[in-house]
Amino acid sequence: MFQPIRIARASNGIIYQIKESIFAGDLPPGHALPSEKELAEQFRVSRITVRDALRVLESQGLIQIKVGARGGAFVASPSADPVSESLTNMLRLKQATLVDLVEARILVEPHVAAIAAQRATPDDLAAMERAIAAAREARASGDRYFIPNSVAFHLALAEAARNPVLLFAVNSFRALFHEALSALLPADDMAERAIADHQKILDAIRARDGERARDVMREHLSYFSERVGAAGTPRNGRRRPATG
Amino acid sequence: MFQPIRIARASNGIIYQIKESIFAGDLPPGHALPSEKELAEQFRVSRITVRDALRVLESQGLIQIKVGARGGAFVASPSADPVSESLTNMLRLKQATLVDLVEARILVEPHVAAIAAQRATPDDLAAMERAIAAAREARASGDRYFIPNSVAFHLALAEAARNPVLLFAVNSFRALFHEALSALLPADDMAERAIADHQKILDAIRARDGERARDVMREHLSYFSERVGAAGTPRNGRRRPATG
DNA sequence: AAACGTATAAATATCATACATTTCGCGCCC
DNA sequence: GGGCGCGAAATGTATGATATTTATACGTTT
Repeated sequence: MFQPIRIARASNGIIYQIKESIFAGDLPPGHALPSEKELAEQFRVSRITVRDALRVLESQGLIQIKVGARGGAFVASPSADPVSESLTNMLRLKQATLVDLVEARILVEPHVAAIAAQRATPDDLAAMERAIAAAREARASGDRYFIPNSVAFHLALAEAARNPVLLFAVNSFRALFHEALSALLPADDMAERAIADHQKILDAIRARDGERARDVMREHLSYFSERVGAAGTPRNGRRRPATG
Repeated sequence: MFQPIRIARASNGIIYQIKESIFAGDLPPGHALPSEKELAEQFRVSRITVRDALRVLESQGLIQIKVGARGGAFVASPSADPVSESLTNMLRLKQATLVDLVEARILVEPHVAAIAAQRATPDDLAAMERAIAAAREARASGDRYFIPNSVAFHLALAEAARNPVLLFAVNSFRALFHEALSALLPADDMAERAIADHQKILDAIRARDGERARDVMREHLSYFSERVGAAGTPRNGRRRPATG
């Protein structure tokens, strides 16, 4: 019937106001906020309260705080890192498995590849080409740790879809996925297969063949999820019991 | 070659230790942490430093802080909300458009519906049923603002897919989408159509017909994106120029 | 006996002040 | 002209105090 009277913390109001200024564009990325002392004066609160607010904004990736002279709080550029970290936390708490992650990727990334085939600009194609070339070179010089190269390709591809929402989602998933995988050193044939797959996907995108790009990507992800042992058949009844 | 010596904030160490305790299961959800004073003594730092750490943990959704006697920090139950908020923030920073959001939703949610058809538990079905019933009731009582009811259904459906990663993604997209839409008061026929669509989707899920659920969901989203004017054909060349 | 009010205690929220540390920039000195 | 040191500016941390919130126990009233 009635709504509870919520007496928020003072820092919440500060967080809200700063957020609104950022989202409204009054504070573009890179722009400096006033110093803690000045903020405290403007908001008519103590430095402590201001700092509480800044800490929260920082942990949400909205600002970056630098110490020292000419330091202070600066509006951050959009980055998937804090999101990925929060996501990592949640998934660890929920005991989400690699299977969940792989399932999400198999669901999203093939379609992203298909969209990229329709929209990729010459710059995008060049970026993907560079990623593949770098992977080849690294492999030729004996670097068996090919994951960073693989990441570069997948990111370039997500860029090519020209949709920031999808880019961000793909980014977040990938960061988490590779963190989980960083322990494993891949077999040599996996690197070779990865490079070959990436090349095939790029070829399909160049040919503007969305369906082929999608199918190859799906194959690609399925193969690696099996090799990694996550589960080739993610819908096989290994689910956790419903918790309500 | 060499790694930089990082002199982190003291609060970072506290955050790390508490996180590890939570993830290790030493601190299950609902468990209370020591008071700020006790934590300050244990970590040999001031209360300020402890509070910085607690603020960050709270904003990441790992703990919940209650004031008053018997108050303090309690380990939170896993929730996608804070994570979704982070992603929503980033998308706002990136100035994602409605078109981008609609595209992402049309890409993800139909497949989520298909998965839900395979995995929905009786509880999940009941939750979706409740959401639809609530929407019907609200509409019968003259409440034309049906968006919250629609949200409830879509969330229940995402829950039914039993994949926390997908739940998180759907959650984040929807939050931003509805924020962008909150200005528009929907037409009456839209509410009716939405309820009917939801019912159809639920029927398909009950029948364990994933393909039908997927198709109806896709239709559902397409219809509303057109009505809302976001763009029925998201790939129509209105894209922003490549930024490199 | 149940309901209401009050006192008390425990915890967080906030304030004020001081000191420590980091970092940039200026200027001196060689 | 370049290295060096000093100082200013900003955040990081500490200390102590006060304000506010909230649960609990206890007493009073009806």
